[in-house]
Amino acid sequence: REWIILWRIISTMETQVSNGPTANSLPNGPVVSTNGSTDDSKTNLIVNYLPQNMTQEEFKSLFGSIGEIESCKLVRDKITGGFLFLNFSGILTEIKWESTKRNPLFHSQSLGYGFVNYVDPNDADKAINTLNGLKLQTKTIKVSYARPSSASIRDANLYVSGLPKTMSQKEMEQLFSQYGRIITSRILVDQVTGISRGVGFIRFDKRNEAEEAIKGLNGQKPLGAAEPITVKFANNPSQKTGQALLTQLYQTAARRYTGPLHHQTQRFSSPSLLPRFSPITIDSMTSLAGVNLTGPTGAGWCIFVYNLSPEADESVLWQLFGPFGAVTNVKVIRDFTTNKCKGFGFVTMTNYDEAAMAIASLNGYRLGDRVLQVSFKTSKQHKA
DNA sequence: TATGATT
Repeated sequence: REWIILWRIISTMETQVSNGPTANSLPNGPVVSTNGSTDDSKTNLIVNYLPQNMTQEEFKSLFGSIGEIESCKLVRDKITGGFLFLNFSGILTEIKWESTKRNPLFHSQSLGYGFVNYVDPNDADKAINTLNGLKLQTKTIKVSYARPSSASIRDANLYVSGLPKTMSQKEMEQLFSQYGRIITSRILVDQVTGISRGVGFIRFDKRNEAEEAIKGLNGQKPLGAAEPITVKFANNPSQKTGQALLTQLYQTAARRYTGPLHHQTQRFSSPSLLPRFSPITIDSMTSLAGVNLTGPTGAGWCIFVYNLSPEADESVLWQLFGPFGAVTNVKVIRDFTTNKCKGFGFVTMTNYDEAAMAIASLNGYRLGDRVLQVSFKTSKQHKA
């Protein structure tokens, strides 16, 4: 057997509902009017840009200060129970998920938004006037009426890449607004320079509007742009894959165990002597219980790895680079349609000397029948 | 197949 099961993960990652009888119903408790129909449109609010660490209790307390709440919920990611897999060398390689239960290993993360349904429409109005724009830590919260829940507004979020770096959010909205009503938009920027990464998101009011925008804009060049843009449906952030969770687990462990890791890690100049070591061992795993998973930190040295096989996955990068020190992120670049590796990937390491050692050791390393080329990532260059 | 990017 190649794999052994290390831990049975038991988890519950349901959306929390603080009160009301509607814990397992729609996002918001229905208000039954005198004629028997439900209409939340004047009482039900959506709150966006909440601080990551805000709890359900704090959320309820803040909005409860305005008036009586019929129900409220902070939306969190849904993680089901599953298994962690280690191979015999002690490397965590896979997480598989199954049905839901309690989870001592992962805390589900707030998705940064929630719903509040007031008893009195006047309180909903007051909450918008009082709390919209409120600054909480680094966030400025947005409070607005929630659109009625329906299938037609689901999956209307688009991921856009290849945007000209000069394009503003407003210009992007102008480009997309011909296809429907835009609910939200965003352009991602480099954390250090503040320059656009050429990647953005557009949420339409309706799914069919988003579909039309894909048909009309995917592969098209915006006016004056040199390159065509890619437009596709965005991933749903609440549906984490096992690989994404594995990545998060490694990142959590790498950050938490940076100290001990340095002592445990041996450095080998010869790739053939690579120890099978990863940040997560049985010992360190036991104290991972209850950690809050957070996203990648961004800082570090980015390494380009070329000549990976089409079957390569993230675990091979963890296994190759983990022995050299703190690895915060790995990424295998895959073809969108085939999901096969396009032959290259990226690894982010925290410390320069460890990254340099990894490059010196792994460049030219024979992996199966391929010889890897490993270097610091450079900006995109065309062949002379 | 030689430098991505998923709030």
